[in-house]
Amino acid sequence: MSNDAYHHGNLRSALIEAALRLVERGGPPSVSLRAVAREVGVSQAAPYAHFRDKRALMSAIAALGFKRLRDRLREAERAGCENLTELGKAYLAFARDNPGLYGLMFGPETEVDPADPALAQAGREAFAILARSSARPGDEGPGDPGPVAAWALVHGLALLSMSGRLPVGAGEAPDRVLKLLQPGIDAHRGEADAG
Amino acid sequence: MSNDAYHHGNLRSALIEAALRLVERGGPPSVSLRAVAREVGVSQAAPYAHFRDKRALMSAIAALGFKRLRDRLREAERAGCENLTELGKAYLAFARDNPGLYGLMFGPETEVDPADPALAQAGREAFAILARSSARPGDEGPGDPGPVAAWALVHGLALLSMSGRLPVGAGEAPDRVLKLLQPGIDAHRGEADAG
DNA sequence: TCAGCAATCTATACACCGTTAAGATACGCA
DNA sequence: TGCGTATCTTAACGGTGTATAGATTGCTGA
Repeated sequence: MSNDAYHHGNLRSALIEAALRLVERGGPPSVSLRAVAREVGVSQAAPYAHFRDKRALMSAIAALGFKRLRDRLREAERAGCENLTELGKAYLAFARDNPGLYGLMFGPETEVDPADPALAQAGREAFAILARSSARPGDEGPGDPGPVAAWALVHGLALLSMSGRLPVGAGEAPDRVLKLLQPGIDAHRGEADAG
Repeated sequence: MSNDAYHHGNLRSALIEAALRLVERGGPPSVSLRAVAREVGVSQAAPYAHFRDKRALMSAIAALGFKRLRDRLREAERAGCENLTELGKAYLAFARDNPGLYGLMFGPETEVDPADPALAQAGREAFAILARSSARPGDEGPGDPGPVAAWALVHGLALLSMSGRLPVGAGEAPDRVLKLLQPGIDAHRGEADAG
């Protein structure tokens, strides 16, 4: 094991960690491939031995973000959170605690490659947990509007509150907002037998 | 009036139009100050006589986008759309028809300055219309969760469907998703007298 | 009418970015 | 031990936002 100039040893994960650190403070626009390389103490072209693109690196840390979100939702589930209102609070807490990372996870295709397998898989897993809280039992199909509504509401709430575009004071009571979707979800689940 | 090299005559609006054209196809990342200047046939530093920043130009076209959204919602309102489900469809239609512009309107602070007066004002006006469809009568305060829920749902739905992160087929029936919020809104409005 | 001022626009330069190509280095396996 | 290959460095290209200095023009007031 040599920590000298050549053969860093674990550059790939070091780059991911550094990129995570940079995106944490300053958000996606503050993370440049050169800055990441500089942070690790390596030349500007070194990352290209481990990532085809800047997008590939960004997709990697976005996938990591989705895994963290999934774990957070799992914890909440294990702690007793079942309905959308409670799980949604956990979701919003994650977005509040990791605004830069969250912004990257749902960033445009120029920053992140939605077709990246690891990223897509991690995203699906996180979505699945949220979906359970609002899906019509027995209907797990993509046509079920419950999970989509839940995710859209929670995602929109996260983005709006993060960008400060919400009326003052509105961000302080997200549960009151989340609860407004609950009756619709409940009625929707009740249709299971009739439909 | 001379259209020769100097004194374009109406550079400011020409720049805005060109930037709008660029953001329309290709989205925010495809609009560079130099490309805009090139499109208008002017030097790369010319825009700085009319906009302090790139952000100032971006904020100007974002404000224009909010005005268009407001007009679209007003039209829908005049055409009889009253409840959230119907107005939400008009909102989603705007996002679908102007994906690049919509992405800029809610872009991060590095692309757009949320404190820009014209932008903030235009945003408020658009929000106000959507809010009417879900506000508790008499309670127009910022603490009313109805309008926030409506906007968040509709905004999240727009972003998720645009980024292709929605389960297949889910984007084809946005009204089914919007309708899930309706019972909560109705119950919420019913509380007006009791609360 | 004309001098001068302010607004507008050009030319140039700087630092940064993503990406590529060519070459140096070191590890792992024959 | 020698060689192939993965890894990393150096250098370069074209692109970006932005600052500065200077050229050009229209407007204003005498």
